[in-house]
Amino acid sequence: MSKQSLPVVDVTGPGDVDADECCPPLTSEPLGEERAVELARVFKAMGDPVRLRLLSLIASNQGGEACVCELTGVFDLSGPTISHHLKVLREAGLITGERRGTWVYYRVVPERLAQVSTLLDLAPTS
Amino acid sequence: MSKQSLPVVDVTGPGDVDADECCPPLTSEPLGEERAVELARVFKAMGDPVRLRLLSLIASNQGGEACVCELTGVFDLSGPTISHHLKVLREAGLITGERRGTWVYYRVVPERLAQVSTLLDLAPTS
DNA sequence: AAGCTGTTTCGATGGATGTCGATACAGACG
DNA sequence: CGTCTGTATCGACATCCATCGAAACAGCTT
Repeated sequence: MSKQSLPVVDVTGPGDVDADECCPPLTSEPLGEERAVELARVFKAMGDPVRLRLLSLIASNQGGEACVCELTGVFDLSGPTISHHLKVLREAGLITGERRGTWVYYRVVPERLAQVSTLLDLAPTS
Repeated sequence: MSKQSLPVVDVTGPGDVDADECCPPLTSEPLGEERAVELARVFKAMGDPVRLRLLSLIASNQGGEACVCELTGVFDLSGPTISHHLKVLREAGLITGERRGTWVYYRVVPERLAQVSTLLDLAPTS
């Protein structure tokens, strides 16, 4: 622990899913097949208790980011399993990770969360 | 097609998941294990392209409801498969179905959608 | 360089899931 | 009552997925 500014390397893959796409609410019009496939990947990523908790741990943590080392201890799961879940969240575009020195930090992608939230918005006063 | 008012029978099961539960945003505090399991079931239900499209077809349809007979034709899938997907959505508390005479109509549960949307809300100005 | 810690990748495996055809159930209509 | 249509359940099967241990990779420290 002597260095002050550590090299920052983006460890995030290409991010299989784009985060900035138009996303009208479900109530406005039927979802096209292609978009349904993309969105389903995001929901599927959130469709696991461990991943949901990981997401909330990262989102609610101080500074909006969390080190992997802070996450592994919370669960009764092996390191590789946690890493796998983080990868799924990453590939869904829900989080990004960067390595700072020894540790890897993850943070949520607000645009992605907002996109999904918008999708679920209901008609003004149904 | 001679009857005017048909008997209305709720065909919806117990609805394994309650819809009216407190649901602070992911960013506010870490999700407990139990609640994560419940919420994961909802996201998992939405984590399939066919189910997402079914949800949007129902939500965006005239009157906020759709007959199963209107849904089966949209997909290149067998009747039992569509029925299965509707059951998953139902058990996740996302839709309810009722039989009116010969046909079964499904409609979305707005509270459930709102609950999930709230969960994804971000801090005021992160 | 050698060793140590944190993180990811790789293969394997048991269990969950999407799909189907066959069958059963519900209501309408002769 | 029998039959027809719409919908749900059942059983089977192929595929996907969560999990693990082992091994590889990254970077620090001596």
